[in-house]
Amino acid sequence: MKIGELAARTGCPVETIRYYEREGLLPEPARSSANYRLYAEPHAERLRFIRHCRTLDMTLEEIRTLLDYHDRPRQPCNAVNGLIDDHLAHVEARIEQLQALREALATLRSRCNGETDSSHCGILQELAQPTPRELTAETGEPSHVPGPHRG
Amino acid sequence: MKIGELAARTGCPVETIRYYEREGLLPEPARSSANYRLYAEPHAERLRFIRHCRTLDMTLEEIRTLLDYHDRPRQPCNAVNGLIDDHLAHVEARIEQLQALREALATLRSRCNGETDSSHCGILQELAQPTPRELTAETGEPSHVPGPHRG
DNA sequence: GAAACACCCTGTAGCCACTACAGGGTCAAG
DNA sequence: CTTGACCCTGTAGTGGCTACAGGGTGTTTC
Repeated sequence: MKIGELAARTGCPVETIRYYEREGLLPEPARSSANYRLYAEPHAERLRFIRHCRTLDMTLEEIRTLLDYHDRPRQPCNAVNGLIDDHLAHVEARIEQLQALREALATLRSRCNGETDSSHCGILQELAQPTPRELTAETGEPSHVPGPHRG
Repeated sequence: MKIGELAARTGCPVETIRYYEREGLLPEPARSSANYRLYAEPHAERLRFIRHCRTLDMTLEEIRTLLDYHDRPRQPCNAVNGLIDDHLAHVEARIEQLQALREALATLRSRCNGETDSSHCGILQELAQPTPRELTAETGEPSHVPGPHRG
C-alpha cells in the first residue's frame, strides 16, 4: 500500500509518517518504480504501536526504547515496567500541577468585582503582584508533561 | 539597574528577559554609554506580571492581551474575565485528558505479569493493538494546555 | 598597567513533535 | 491533453525558551 492508504488506515497524517521514518521509528519501506513508498502490514502494526504510545503522551525517545524491546524480545521486560511507571509518575505530577493551577485561576477569577473600567479590575491588580511562592517553587525533577496549550 | 540585577530580583533568566523584549512584551529600556540595558522599577513590575501569568500557563499571546488592558485601563474589563474563563476551561479540559491518560497507563501497567522475557510482555502486546477509540476521539476544540513532557 | 574575571552585547541555532509549504514528478479518468 | 489526486524532497515555521559563538565593558587584584 502507498503512504496515503497507510495514513487512512492508521489515522496518522502522511507528513507525520515520513517524519517518523526520518526519526528512525519506522524502517524505510520498499519503493515503487515511481519512487513511491510501499508499505506492508508490519509497517501498519508498528505505526499503530507508535500512535498508541503517542496518545499516551510518551515522547518519541520513550517510544524508541519500547520499540527496542519489541524488536529484541529476548531482553527482560523489567525496564518496560520501569518506563511505564516513570511515565505514569510524570503524568500524575502534571495533574497535580494543573490542579493547583486551576485553584489559582479560580481564585484569580473571583477577584473581578464587575467594575466596567479595567483600571479597577482586581484580576489585573492581582497579576501585578509577585508570583506566590507555592507556584514558583521548584518541584524536584522536571515533569516532562506539557501544560495547557496544545493544538 | 542592569539586566542581571533585574533577573535576580524577578527570578527570570537574563536570556528570557531579552526574549520578552524581542517579543514586545517588555518595552525597550534605556541604555548606558556601554550599551547596557538600564531598567527601572516599572520594568520589574511588568516582568513580574508576565512571569506570574506564565506560572498560570498562559501563552505569551494571552499575556499580551492582558498587558493591553493593563496599559489602556479605560477599556471595560469583561474581556479580562473572558480570557481567564477560557484559560480555566483549557486547564480543566487538560486535567480531564490527563486523568484519562493516567487510567490508561495504569491499566497498561497491570498487563505485565512478571515474565522475564519481553516477547511475552503484556504491555508490549497491548501497545501493539490499535489505539482504543476513547483515546483517539477528537475532543472538540484543541486544548492548548501542554501534556506531560516539559523541562 | 596588565591580566583575570564577571558581566554585558548581538545573532544564531537548537529543543520537541510535528505542520505547512514550495516546487516538482506520476498516474488514471474524462 | 488536461485536470486532479496523489506522491516526492527539502526547508521553514510553531512556542517559549535555552545555549552557544564571538565579541565588548568594567572592576579587582597583582
